[in-house]
Amino acid sequence: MVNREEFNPAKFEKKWQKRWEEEDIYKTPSKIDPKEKFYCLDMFPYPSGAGLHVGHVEGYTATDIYSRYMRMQGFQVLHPMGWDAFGLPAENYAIKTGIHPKEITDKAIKTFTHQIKSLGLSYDWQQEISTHQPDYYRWTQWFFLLLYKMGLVYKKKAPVNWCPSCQTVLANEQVVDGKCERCGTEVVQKEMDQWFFKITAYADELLEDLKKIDWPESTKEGQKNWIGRSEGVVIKFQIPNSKEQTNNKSQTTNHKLYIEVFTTRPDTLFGATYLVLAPEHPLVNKITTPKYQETVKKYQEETRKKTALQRSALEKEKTGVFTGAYALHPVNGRKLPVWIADYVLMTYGTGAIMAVPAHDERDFQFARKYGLEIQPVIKPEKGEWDFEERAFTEEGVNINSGFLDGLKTRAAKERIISWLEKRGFGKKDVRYKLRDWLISRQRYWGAPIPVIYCTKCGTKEKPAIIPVPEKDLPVELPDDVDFKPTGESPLKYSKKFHDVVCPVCGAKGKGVVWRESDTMDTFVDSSWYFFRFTDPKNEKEFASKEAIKTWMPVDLYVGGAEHTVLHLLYSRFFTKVLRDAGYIDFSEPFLKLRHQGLILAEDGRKMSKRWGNVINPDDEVKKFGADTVRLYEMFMGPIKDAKPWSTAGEKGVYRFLKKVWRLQYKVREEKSNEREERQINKLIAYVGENIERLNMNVIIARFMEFVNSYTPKKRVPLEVWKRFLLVMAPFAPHITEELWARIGMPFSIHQQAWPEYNPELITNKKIKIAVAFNGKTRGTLEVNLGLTKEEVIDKVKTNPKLSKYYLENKIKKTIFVKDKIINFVGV
RNA sequence: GCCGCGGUGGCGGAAUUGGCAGACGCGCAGGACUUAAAAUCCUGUCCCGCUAAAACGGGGUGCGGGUUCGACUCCCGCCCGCGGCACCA
Repeated sequence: MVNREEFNPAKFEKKWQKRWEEEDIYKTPSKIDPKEKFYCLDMFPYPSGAGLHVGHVEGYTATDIYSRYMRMQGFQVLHPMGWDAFGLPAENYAIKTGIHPKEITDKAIKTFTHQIKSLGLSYDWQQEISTHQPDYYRWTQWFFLLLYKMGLVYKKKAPVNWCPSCQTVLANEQVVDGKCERCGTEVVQKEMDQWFFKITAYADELLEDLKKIDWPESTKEGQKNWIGRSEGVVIKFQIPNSKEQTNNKSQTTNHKLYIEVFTTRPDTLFGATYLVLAPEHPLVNKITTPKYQETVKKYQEETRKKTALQRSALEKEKTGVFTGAYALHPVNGRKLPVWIADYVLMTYGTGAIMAVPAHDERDFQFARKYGLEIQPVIKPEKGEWDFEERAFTEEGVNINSGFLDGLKTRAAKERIISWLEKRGFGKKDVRYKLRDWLISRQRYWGAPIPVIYCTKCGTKEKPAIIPVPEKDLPVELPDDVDFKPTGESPLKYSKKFHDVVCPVCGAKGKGVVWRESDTMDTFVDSSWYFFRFTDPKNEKEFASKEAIKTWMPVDLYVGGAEHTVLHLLYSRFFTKVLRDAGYIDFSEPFLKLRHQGLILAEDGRKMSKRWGNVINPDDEVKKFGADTVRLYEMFMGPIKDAKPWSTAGEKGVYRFLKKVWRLQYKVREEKSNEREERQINKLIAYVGENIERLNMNVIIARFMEFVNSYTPKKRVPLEVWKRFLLVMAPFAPHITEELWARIGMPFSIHQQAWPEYNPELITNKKIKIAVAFNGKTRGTLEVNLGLTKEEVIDKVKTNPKLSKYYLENKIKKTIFVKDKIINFVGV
């Protein structure tokens, strides 16, 4: 052979990337049959200043391989990329440096784009979107208006999570361990006027539909827990001799006052020895007796001051005070003392509980501390229980429970529920942990909430809330702002921004008409972006009905597991809203979801600037080329697992590509023999099957075996070589394109059909079957496929190695699994 | 505490879902080429015993039991690691 070249990816990777772009070979097909479509989506990244990291590369490579494979299979593929561009980091950086967030973000996007292109990923850049562009966020604002129209938006004064450092409120989902997800500052509770999306209206469906989708179990579980559905009963406890003071002082009504509690264990009702209200509960002030006014007030004060963290379970001691009031047990009429305690949360259930210290650990602790009665009413079905020691929280059999005595938990529940319902003391109910989604943020770098306040349409004290008319969208972010956080949105001080006319009455002027200055949580932006990708340039709609019908839902969605509850839940919510609004006729956006695991540093720790152990994909591409980086990240292990980087392992993959490169010089135009045909046919079948399962690591192992089988001396038949290049093309697009061109095949390998395989050729003609005696494998036999038991026994008898184990008269039983194993069982 | 996932050589990981455990890669050891190194190639590499080397025998998938002709795989009870939720009544 003449002029053997060394493998040097730098020599051809850029060249092909350029050609692919010029010839636009990954262009999204426009007119297609929805049955043959495939929408393959990555979670679009936040374009951070740090640039792309190896974790991104892992997910993107996997979807790239999948997309390329589906294209070769004849599917019409949508595989887009875009930017989740709004968010705090850019704004925080702006505060520090004075550089406008837009400038920072656009620069980061440029870097990301360049990096992604250098990896040879097959995105169609015509479909690119970015959430910070007015032509994107006008539709984010449109969604706000849509939800508003549907009655799914409201504004309310509410205790919110406030981050003193970021100077903004946070969604519950953004509070981690009582701290701000972003900066780690302890979050405090604050009463503020805020905007909410009514996601709780969909709680049941969000839970129910999890059954329909192919998602990792852990992620579904995460959503289930977050939604936190529990079935129980609301029970009324009457406050005797209570008189409710109404606002109207002259009138004193004398109707009965009740405390409503929610419980999932109504069967323990006879064990309720006291009631507890959340300190913020509206009834507290009404029922507290004069004698206890002061201590109750003081306790309420203290609670208000506590941070979320202090109030959480991490706080060891339970605290509370007595209100002086009593409530009547609905069945036996006993007077139960009513306490307040901050272990009861206003935000769950009814904000009040019946305490059953014998059967609830929290109540038990509290009762112990304050000397309240502990009355066991359930005993275990088997064995004893020391009720002095701790609460018995499992199901069992009722005792000390009047007409429930002797009943098992489930029966007791039914019995007491019908008893209570009949008498109007109780009602079955379902409660959720899920709360409405707080979407307003007092920050600049987000989509402005499209609302105008008008004092003429309303009053000075209560200005009317007027949604911005659709035709006036987008409400653009003004530039005349100061980024310093003040606790209010920087937009508040923009003159340009508030220069607005009331769309209803035409009034204007400072203090008369002004815009809402809060922006939306960036999770709003990302809750619908996958719709926009189907029709990114549409100026009339967020996406046309046809485009959505063509591409949605997403067939494969890949991204990090950290979005288990936030982004994934919100996106599902938006999809259901769109369905109810009549825009779409499906209710789940992502049919199949897979997560990529964390890529750890070489030292097994998380990659971090702090440790100086960060692997930058750019450097790796420079050293080894894009194909090596792609292939190595796929070879490391299962996509979903966390796994450490290994530069040595990466070199191994590079070595493999070198071998592939050298193999070109062994290619001959000769006919392949049967063995070679079987090998390549098997490979084709194996690769396709495992791409679909995202088992990229084992595929690469097979590629290696294939190459090794040819390396020392053997020549490669041209027809085998072609098919090998084709099946490897999705994994290593550059080298395969180069080698494809070198055998004179037309551009581009990535526009070829996936090679077919002959099902008859994907098994070996000869097969090894294991021969075992008493379950112990003693050897193998190479036999033709499909041999019968008798034939195999004959072979064993005559086999020099195996015959010595075969003592005919001792064999009791012979187990034979065709083409797999034969097992002789003796004494 | 609850829920989910996992535990296989020195390391990353394979095992057609109950049928030869350790594919492939890394690392390591020995050898070839070289003045030398790098690169490349070849051979070996789960542990123990017997071996000059094999052949051969025994053990082995976190631990202890069980089901089965046969268990990394299924069942029961533990231990450990990772992730999520966490006073949610």
